[in-house]
Amino acid sequence: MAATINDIAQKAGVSLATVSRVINHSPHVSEKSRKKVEQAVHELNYIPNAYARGLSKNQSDIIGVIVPEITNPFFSEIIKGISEIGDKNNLNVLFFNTDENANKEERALHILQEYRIRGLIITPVTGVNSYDQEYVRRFERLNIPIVLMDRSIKNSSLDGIYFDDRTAIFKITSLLIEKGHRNITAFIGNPQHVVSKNRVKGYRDAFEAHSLSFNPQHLIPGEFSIESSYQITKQLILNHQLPTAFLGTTNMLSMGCLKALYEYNIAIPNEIAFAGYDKLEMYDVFHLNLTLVEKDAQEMGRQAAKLLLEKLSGNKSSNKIILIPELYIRGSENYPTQNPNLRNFESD
Amino acid sequence: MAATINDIAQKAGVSLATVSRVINHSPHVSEKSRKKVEQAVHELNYIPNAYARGLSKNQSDIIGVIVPEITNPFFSEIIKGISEIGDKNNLNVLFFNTDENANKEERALHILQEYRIRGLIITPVTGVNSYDQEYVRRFERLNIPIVLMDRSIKNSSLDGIYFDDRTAIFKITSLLIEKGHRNITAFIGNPQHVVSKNRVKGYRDAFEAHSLSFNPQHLIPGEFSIESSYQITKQLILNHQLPTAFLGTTNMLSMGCLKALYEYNIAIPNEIAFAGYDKLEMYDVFHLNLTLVEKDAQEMGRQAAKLLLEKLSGNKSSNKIILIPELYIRGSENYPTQNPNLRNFESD
DNA sequence: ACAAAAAATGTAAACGTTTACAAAACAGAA
DNA sequence: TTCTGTTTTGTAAACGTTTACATTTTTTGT
Repeated sequence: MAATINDIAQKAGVSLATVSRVINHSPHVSEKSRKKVEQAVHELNYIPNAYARGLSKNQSDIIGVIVPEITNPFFSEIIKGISEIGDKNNLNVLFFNTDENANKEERALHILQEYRIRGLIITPVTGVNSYDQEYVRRFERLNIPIVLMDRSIKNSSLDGIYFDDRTAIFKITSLLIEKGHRNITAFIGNPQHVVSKNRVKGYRDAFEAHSLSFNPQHLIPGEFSIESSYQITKQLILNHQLPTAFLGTTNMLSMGCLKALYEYNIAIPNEIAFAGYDKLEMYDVFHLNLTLVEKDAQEMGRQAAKLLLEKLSGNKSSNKIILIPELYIRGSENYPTQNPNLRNFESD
Repeated sequence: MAATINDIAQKAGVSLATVSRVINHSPHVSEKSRKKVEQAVHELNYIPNAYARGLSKNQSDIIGVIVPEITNPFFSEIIKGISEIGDKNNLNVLFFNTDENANKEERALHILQEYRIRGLIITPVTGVNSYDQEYVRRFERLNIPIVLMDRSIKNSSLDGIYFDDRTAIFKITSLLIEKGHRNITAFIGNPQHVVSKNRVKGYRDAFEAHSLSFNPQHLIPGEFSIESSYQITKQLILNHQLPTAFLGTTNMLSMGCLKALYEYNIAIPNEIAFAGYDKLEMYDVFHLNLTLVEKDAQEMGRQAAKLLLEKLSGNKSSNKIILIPELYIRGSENYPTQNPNLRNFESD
């Protein structure tokens, strides 16, 4: 159906090779031939076949992008950043959403290998037991560069780009401590999960740096979901066990906590302090003036793609880029003037 | 470098064809051969080459997905839905973000044609002048099904999936009218844009259905952005020209309006009524109890993918799926008890 | 044990490019 | 005109699969 290079050659009265040269902008082709070929290409609506080209050149122009949850704004921003740089460099994105499911991830990786991808950008489904991600070695053996995003993999010396989660949480916890808070209840999701580790470290380090002992009970485990931190916060409210400050270490965890606080009309910072890691558009819309450590996800995407490009152009050295999220102090960290624990909440 | 089907054949002591049969789960191959081949595949880490396969079968397993703005939650939800169905049906997603830029769209389409995609799911950059989208005919000629999402194209009989925007706005405008509102100021973005047309129609129809004349001045044009409706709302506040009800016809426009209202602490619905089209997670988090017509974007993605699958399996009839968004009445539509226009706002 | 039928296997061409190499055309110098 | 060097063009093999067809092997029935 679709026209091939042969049809063009025939129509233009030249050989296959000449057509190929014109298409690939080879300098060594006469003006006359070029014109004839371009004319034929136009008339027959010729568009080269990526499969034939890929096979012939033994090279793909696809990069794989795998994220756990595209509906999380953090990741959709990242995708946008990657997409932007990919576009500019003629690399196309084959996209997969894993839903935090290791099987889906494995399937995605398999497909990407079929496509002999140039490189991979991935936020792995690093679960609890960080089980041996053997695909890493598989790709290494095939000389396909991998750029890890936001989650590292156990004892791997892979290229990757991360936010300095420890420092982020250290900064914000320190601020809270300095503002007088001692019970800083932090939602940390699954403490065995890579996402959690550095954050917990930052929290502990902050207490240590201020010569304070820290109470492990103030680190609240749970799932990395709105629902999880929502329910926990709700329980704390109903049990009159509110701290002076809440700390949300991911945007999902922050949202759940805020949801409960708003449900019971507990004012920030009048009745309770709140600080969080990562920003959301909605904070701005509602003028919440939350004190946050903010990360620029789109920039992370761009830099991840650029790092991959560097690997593709031969840079062998292993790179880890650490982005430092910035602390924005907006007032929500102030010590509360009232104690909501004294209020009478209806139990459901 | 990577093992080929030849290597497997040699190692297993069978022919190419047999290896191919095993890989493709053809029934006509002996248990003995199957075992040998599987063993060899495993030992050599063989993974078939998608380019060779695609060329040989003259068929791709890629679908193109083009959206204007992935960071808009509406679209990231859609992508998730498409991805889910694609995964289940062994179709892979080559993804493009156009940034509402027609050139980027054109480039994306070209690349997708190179990949001889099975089908296309697209929310086109239908700009103001809805200039002739010739790629539609190009794809039709090539027999590649297109599924349009959320934005139709002028006089095309393409398959597509849409929300019934007219009915959505009709419903919600009617509700506001019935609640006593007469000045319902609606943000409509660019009135020349496809996105706007049906919404405006719904608004007018609602007034007409209630035998009321409608005031075109209450339809506020602007860009489809937070900033646009934010600035406009702010001006109305400062000029003491607030209506009794605001209507946000897209989530961006709603956010901008809400942002201004929150900035000046104008309470909903005590001081002003608000209703919107499309929901956001944040509304729930903050218990805004907004009266909304809600669309399920993820479902739209799933159905778009399913529609495409149907076309791929030969259904020739042209399908337009219209999803009816549901109205949720939560109180924000009530007639205000105070008039914020009487308050004294500081001018900036 | 043999023929016939069924099942398994193998051979080779095809898919649409790129590219190494060979050949031809052209230009300039003698 | 002829030679040389340069530029342009063409030929054919290669990339790794699938698949139609031919061939071989196995099974079944007598």
